[in-house]
Amino acid sequence: MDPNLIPFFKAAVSVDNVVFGFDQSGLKVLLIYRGADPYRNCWALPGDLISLDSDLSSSAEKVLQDLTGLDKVYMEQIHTFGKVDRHPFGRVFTVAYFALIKIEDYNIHPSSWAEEAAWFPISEIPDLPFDHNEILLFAKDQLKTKIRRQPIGFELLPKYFTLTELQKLYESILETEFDVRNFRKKILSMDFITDTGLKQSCVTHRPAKLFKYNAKKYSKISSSDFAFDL
Amino acid sequence: MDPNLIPFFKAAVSVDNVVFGFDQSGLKVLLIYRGADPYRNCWALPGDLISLDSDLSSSAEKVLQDLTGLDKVYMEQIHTFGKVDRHPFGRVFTVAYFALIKIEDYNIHPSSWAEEAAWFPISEIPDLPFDHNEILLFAKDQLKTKIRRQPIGFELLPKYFTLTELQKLYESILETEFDVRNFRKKILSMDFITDTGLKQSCVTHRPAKLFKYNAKKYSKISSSDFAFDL
DNA sequence: TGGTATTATTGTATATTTTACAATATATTC
DNA sequence: GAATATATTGTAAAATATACAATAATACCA
Repeated sequence: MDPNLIPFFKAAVSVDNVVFGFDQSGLKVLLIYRGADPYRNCWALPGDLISLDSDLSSSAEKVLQDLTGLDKVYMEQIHTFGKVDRHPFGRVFTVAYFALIKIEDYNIHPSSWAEEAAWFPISEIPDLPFDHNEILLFAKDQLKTKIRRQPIGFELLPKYFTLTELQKLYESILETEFDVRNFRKKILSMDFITDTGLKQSCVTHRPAKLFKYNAKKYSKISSSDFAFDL
Repeated sequence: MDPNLIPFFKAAVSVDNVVFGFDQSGLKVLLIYRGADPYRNCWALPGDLISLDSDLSSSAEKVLQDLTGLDKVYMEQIHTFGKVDRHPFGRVFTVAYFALIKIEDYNIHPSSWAEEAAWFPISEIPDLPFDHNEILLFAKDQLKTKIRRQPIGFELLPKYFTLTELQKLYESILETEFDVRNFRKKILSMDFITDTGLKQSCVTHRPAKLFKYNAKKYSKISSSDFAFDL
């Protein structure tokens, strides 16, 4: 393949990941402390330039893999950002992805381009370099839209979870509150979680039942039939 | 701005537009007959390589403007495609957009890269070069999702339209059929079309009332409140 | 062991929305 | 004015969403 067959202007292309996690304190985003110019020593979205021989989606997966050690993570492309001056060093298009990870599985593996990585509550994101704040907005919005239509919330929860945790998750993402009874009726009627028969332990109050996500049941349902309007 | 500040691999970036139109025979897509290699003399999506000084969205708009002469068209980014071998001449990322145009406004302006352009019914799209068939699938899917949540269908209709035309539009895009009475109740209850008091003329049967889209009313409603589930 | 603190769990009545279904109205043409 | 063609409209039943608070299960402590 002769790259010169395309005699036009070329640009660098990068991927940037918005990595969401969730714990009892709410929805969080994983940011890295940049160890390279530009914007060295700033908190930013984890991302990297794409190399010649990587597909787009593989590149996004690799960034996440390098950073978290996690594989087979739920990822989805959000949007591509291509303003002329979005990068101070030249023309760089960036393709943004969001990823949902189980925060308990995450182990810090700062990468070549990251000195450090940390979770930031979604409501306390600092000013980010490039157009990363805009990217984050897109990601939040897309997550909101998506979770109302598809059962992707489980990607953020441990294998076993309580209905209260699930409700808090939906409430954090959708930035609203639900009636406990109505939430449970709705989510149970959708028939993609199963009572494991297990219960919480080591809690100082009535232990909650533990549920698990039932992917098989869902896979029979067309995506347009699922909605979370409460 | 010194392009050499980014010493990494660079690639060409293009935009490809999926241009939708609608008339009484249904939903259509505008394809061009390629006048340049590769795939010269094939029907394909209209697109072009991005130049140094154009923002991403401006590039997509320019492709459409060159091709149709139309300005201020509803466009939305769909997805970016970046498989290593998607272009035979080298690494080319393409950012796909869809556009909704009023087919009656369209005038043929074949471009430097197009010898000819023509509307193809959505059900009769030929084999397309590159990954253009895949792009088209994404576009159809996104249009389907979008029209259920936002009143964008009007972008495909003339200023004045009948409820029957509107119903046919929704049916074409969603690939389903609605009950006449229920469709009308639903769409009228959403309160973004207005009866103009005018009627169809030159028809050989009872003339239908003409409606128009009422953008102002809609603009007060948050996008998540609108849904077209019938 | 019984009381307290804490969170989990559950049901029902009402309002709203969706669905299913067919007769009548208005124009043109002959 | 009869025939043809499409436009327009209502109602009852079913399903879904909403509003709302009392009881249950555990740990802890006195």
